[in-house]
Amino acid sequence: MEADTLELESFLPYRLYRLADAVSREFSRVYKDRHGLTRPEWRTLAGLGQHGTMTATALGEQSAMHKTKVSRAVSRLERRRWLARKPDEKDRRVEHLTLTNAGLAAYREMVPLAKAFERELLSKLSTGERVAIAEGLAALEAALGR
Amino acid sequence: MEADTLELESFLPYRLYRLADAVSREFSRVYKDRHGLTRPEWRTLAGLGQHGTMTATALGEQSAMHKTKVSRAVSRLERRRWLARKPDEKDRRVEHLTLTNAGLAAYREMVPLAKAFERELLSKLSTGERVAIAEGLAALEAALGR
DNA sequence: CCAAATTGGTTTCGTTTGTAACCATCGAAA
DNA sequence: TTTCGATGGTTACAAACGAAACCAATTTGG
Repeated sequence: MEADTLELESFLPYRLYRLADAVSREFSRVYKDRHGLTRPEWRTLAGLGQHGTMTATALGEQSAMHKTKVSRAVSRLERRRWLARKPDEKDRRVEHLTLTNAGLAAYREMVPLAKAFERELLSKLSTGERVAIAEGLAALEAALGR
Repeated sequence: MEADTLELESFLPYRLYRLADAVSREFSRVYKDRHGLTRPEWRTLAGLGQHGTMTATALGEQSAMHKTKVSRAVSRLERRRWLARKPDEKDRRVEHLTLTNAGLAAYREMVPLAKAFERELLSKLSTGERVAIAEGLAALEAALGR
């Protein structure tokens, strides 16, 4: 533990990123291998599946995506006919996005897989460890939200 | 908490990624704003600063980077004269990488900033929360390592 | 020994990304 | 009203990325 050296393996930003990358990569099989979706597309699908109808801006806020990511994900899902846009009546800049039946079907198919993935990952932890990760993540999230 | 819906905000892969992204983005100021480094370049610097001399393969393993990322990061740091390559005597495929004085100077300048960043982030947590995140991350890392 | 498989590292190619500029629309203020 | 700043969303461009092909050197196994 020398003072002028940084131990990368225990450096929090690195550990977080590495972990997120590994988990995310593993989970991407669910949407990438099966349907050829990108992560932004999956998140868009997940946001709309969860909330029904959203604007692009709301999607970006909910799922922490840059507006260009949202824009591209939306147009690709639209081209695939998994979502449809409806112009807002009062404000013609805004579009309301909704999943089509096909999109909803895909979402419904993936939700159990996502839950199973999470469950299996957590099943490798003890109860105490599960509590720890939940508390730790929540604390970090709260710390960053300021 | 409906059965056929996934709550993205509490979905572990999403939370991890979002957190890692936010933290990493914030930390990138240290190497990006100051020196125009990319993350792979920073990690390469950090690996060599920590271990002295490494091969590209070892770098990739230590810092969880794809070999093409390592290759590109190394050549950019070399062009900047922050690191030098030395061919291996016995195996001519292998190159041993070391920081030059300039590279080492940059590393030494950034280490305290990195540590300060981490310290400040963790200072927003209670002692219990710090323990929790440490234990939780370690548990997840262990779970993935199998 | 020699062919085949493996390994260290680079390059090529198509895709994804972020930044910034952009277009259209809206709201507020003069 | 007209103007000006803010907002919703798209596009253009350059940089970064991953997969796969690649090259050269080395090891393995027959």
